Amino acid sequence: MLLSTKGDYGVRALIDLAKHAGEGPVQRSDIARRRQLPESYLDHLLAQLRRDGFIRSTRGPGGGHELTRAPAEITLLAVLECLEGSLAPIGCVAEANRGGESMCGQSWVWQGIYDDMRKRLEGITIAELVEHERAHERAAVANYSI
Amino acid sequence: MLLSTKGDYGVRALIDLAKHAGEGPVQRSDIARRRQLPESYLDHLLAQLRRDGFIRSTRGPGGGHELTRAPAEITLLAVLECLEGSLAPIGCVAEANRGGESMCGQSWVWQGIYDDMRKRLEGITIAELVEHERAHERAAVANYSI
DNA sequence: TACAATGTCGACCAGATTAGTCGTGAATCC
DNA sequence: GGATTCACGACTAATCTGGTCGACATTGTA
Ligand code: FES
Ligand code: FES
Repeated sequence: MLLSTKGDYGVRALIDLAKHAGEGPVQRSDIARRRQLPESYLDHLLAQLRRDGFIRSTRGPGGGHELTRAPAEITLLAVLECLEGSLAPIGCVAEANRGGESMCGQSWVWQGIYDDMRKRLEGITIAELVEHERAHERAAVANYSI
Repeated sequence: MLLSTKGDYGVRALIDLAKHAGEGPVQRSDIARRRQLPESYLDHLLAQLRRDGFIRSTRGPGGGHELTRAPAEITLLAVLECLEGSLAPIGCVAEANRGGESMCGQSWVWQGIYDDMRKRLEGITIAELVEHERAHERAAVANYSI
């Protein structure tokens, strides 16, 4: 498994923040409830996202979390690398891409797959995921109203 | 990390067997030495490869392991799925592809990446990896002789 | 037939990772 | 001062990884 729940949960959280952008800070408990995440685990993910500058948090009553950038400027690649570390499919590729050297004769295969994946993920933003979700909601409503 | 050492080691072992195909059974100890693998760990991988019909083994003096098919008919995808199980980048995709259903709104991203990767891996055979390795060896020799 | 070579199988193990929980404390607002 | 909310680190149970080891089965050869 390339991704743990961290990446998935973290992206879900950012989508939630993006959907409520401009409405002031969003609370951990609301994100957790709406996105079905364990709240105290989400805490760790938000901490990491904050450290890497994706969100800003405020304490006290009425506090919560907000995006620091426009959703369209947050790529899935950036989020996932923040939460998961390297997305390299195998150890040697991860090391190679930060200066290492030793690989066996198959590593070109994995390097290719890695490059493809990064390119894909770099082309998808949180804004697009929000739009995707909205479209899905509209479709569900339309279906129900018929 | 999508792949553990199992996949990498197993592919290395099959490359070794392919390189010595037609010369009778190849012994575990020889594979381990040539490919720099821990012999007793390699044992497990060979067992799995045997169970899935990639190799046949014979005991006793002069025994060892051999491929059951031509190297050009063994895809990297098949080998890796034998040794690693599903290569799905995230759990929900693995379940979806064997009949499950529940996914969150991002799973289409991972499904796409998964499909790409499988297609790539299906197009690479052990024979090609052997050829790749031979080309590399020739290049090294040429470089040395200059 | 005895023995050596070889594969087969399962038990066992230490360390890392995953997916959390919990408690204490700090900031903020009222 | 008290309520609310985030911040941070300690702790944990379960699982996975990357092995090792020992007992045993099979086969070729002297
Ligand atoms: S060591 Fe990286 S592919 Fe083999
Ligand atoms: S649950 Fe599979 S991508 Fe979110």
